[in-house]
Amino acid sequence: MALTRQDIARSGLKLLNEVGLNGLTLRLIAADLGVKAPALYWHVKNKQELLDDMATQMYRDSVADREPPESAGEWEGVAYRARALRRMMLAYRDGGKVFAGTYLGDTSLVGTHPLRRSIDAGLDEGRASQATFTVYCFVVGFVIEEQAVRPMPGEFDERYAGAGQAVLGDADARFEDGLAMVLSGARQWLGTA
Amino acid sequence: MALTRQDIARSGLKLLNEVGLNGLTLRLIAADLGVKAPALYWHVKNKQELLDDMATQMYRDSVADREPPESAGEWEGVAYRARALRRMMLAYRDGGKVFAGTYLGDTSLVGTHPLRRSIDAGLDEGRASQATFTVYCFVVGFVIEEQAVRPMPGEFDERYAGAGQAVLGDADARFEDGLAMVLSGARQWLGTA
DNA sequence: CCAGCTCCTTAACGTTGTTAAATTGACCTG
DNA sequence: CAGGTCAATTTAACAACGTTAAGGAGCTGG
Repeated sequence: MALTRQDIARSGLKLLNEVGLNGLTLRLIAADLGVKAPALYWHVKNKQELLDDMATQMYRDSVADREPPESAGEWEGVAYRARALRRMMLAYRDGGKVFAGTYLGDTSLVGTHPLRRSIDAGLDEGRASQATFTVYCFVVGFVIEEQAVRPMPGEFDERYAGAGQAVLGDADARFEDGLAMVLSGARQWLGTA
Repeated sequence: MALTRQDIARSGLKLLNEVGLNGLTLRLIAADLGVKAPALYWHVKNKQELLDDMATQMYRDSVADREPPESAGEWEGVAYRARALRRMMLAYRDGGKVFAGTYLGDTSLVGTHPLRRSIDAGLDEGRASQATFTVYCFVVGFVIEEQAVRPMPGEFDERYAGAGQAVLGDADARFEDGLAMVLSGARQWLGTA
């Protein structure tokens, strides 16, 4: 059976955890798929496009995990999605760097706006988007920094040994605190139009 | 006169603007310094260390620009530094990606805590650091996303042509709004210990 | 049976990060 | 002033990388 772009992206994501972003080569992915490297160029324009596909795939795979429970309020939903976004990136070595700033191919994946109900009730959509985008920026920045210190759960970049508690302390707790700050700030900002 | 690590880092930063992170090679930097590529290995362990040096140098060069005016209050100072951090990264193509998550060699560059006065007056230092770290994460995440869309002032990645206003609108204004949210959230979080 | 298309291989190219070994030049010592 | 030491660089080379060109296998439809 012929290869698909999704096969390639998934193989790339699998290998990412084994060899890291620097060690990820087209030859390695091809070998994993039982194929020679130039075969990939039939499906993909170049390596950058493959990395974009990986980011898209990573996002697609986490779509179920990202959906907040029906019962949750809108802002609980935003927090829920932020945590899911972090989990998604943490699931892969260098996941933050791969996902951050790469173009998301399938825009239909974005789904409905987390603050849809409020928007329908009169909240300015542009402002609502700015608020959620701010949350998104925090999550991305946090995870990139998190993975610089701990590339994978259990590993540790020794150069950060002398760093402060604000970078070495329990990451989950620190994320929750930061998220709480950003959410309350965003909420307040949307209130004071 | 013999080369120094700073010479190499500065040359790397200069060339970064001309060729971008992907085009930045050791041979190019060496040529710019009037030297052959292996000479760099006398001063630097490998390319990653060079990139870390570049991030450190970038930070060092912006230290003057980062200092808030005497008259500013503490939180104005935090905002001031956040803007300076963004300017610093925007000054270089791919500046966000270079700076984010690279190890800062010279830790003496960090300077005194922006909330020093409040800490001396009784504010918990750990919490204060968490608050400023959250601001830092937002800035890094924002700039990475910003540079993905606009690699350099005036340029534009056409793939984002269909994106919403929350990613295409005036970046300075959007940054100010996001920063306002994060700052007010952080401030409030520090209040409600 | 052949034409055409899809998907992959073989072969090769220039470039990259990196290493080993030889070479230069400056400075100190006897 | 000869000789040695050490820092800084060169020359030469390597394996590996992303990428391209050309060709071949295996379907499919006429």
